[in-house]
Amino acid sequence: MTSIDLLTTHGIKPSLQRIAIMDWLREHPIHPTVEDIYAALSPQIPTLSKTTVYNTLKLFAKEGVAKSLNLDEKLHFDANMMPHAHFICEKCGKVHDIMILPKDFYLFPKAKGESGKDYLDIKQVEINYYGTCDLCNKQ
Amino acid sequence: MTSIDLLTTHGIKPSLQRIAIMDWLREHPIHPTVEDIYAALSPQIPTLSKTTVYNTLKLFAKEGVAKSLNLDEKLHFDANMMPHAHFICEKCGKVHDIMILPKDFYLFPKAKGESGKDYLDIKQVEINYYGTCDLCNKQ
DNA sequence: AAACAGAATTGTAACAATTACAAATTAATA
DNA sequence: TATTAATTTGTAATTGTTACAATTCTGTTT
Repeated sequence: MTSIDLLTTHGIKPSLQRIAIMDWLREHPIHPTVEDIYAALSPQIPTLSKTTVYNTLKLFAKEGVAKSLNLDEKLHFDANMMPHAHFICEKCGKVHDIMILPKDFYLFPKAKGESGKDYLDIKQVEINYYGTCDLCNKQ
Repeated sequence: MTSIDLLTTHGIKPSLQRIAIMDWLREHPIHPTVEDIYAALSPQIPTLSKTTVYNTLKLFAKEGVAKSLNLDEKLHFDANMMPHAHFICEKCGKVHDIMILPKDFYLFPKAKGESGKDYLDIKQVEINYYGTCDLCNKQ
């Protein structure tokens, strides 16, 4: 599916900037920061503003075409909307995707708070593993 | 166990400030931010510096007596070191503890990356549920 | 008790990420 | 074409965090 279609079907008007950001995000599933995206696209779109990148990604997250991740005190973005976890290497900072079976991922039934009541409308699950990646381990 | 003992057994010299911060953190398991802790303690310890709060909590995290959580673009802290997940209410911002069975929490064996290789030394797991809490739902 | 060394704390300044906002540009509509 | 609405832009303000030097505190030695 093209990024234009993806945006359109989610009610997002596909402007030049929005298409470029979504394209790049899908072609680079490396969980980039706003800085990464801005640095990558600003040569091609010289007028691009960082505010636009922020606005666009916030819009994407709201409309459910991207997810924002709170890692290492920065926002990272991910266009992969399939349920999956993340592994963050504490040495190099890279974020890797981790496959998790949906049944394991959605452990909703056990989600009871201290009051003993369920929190019924869980909308998102975030699973992060922290450690050192293979590459950093070998060094 | 007193906070003094807790700190001492983890090799942390129990200064006035450190004891006060650990005490408050344990008495207020609300996943406070640095700001919260500083605001709560600075009346009692008027000379308290925000830098001390940052230093202390970083030390606590390093020595394993507290955990730092990356939520809503701020650092939150938790002295509860038992494995548990968090539920973050997107309306009121409160963070609730969620009990999860250790066997469900530590899904390590399935942690394979896109290269197909295991990331062997996972040191921490973070599970966050996002949604709306009971109280906010009723309003 | 005085002098000293090391650790902890403090306050300020720097830094980085994000947001607010008004102006300018672009797109859509009449 | 004129008008309105939506989007983008650039700058400034804000917020959370860190760096760092100066000060204070603690414990030890004389």
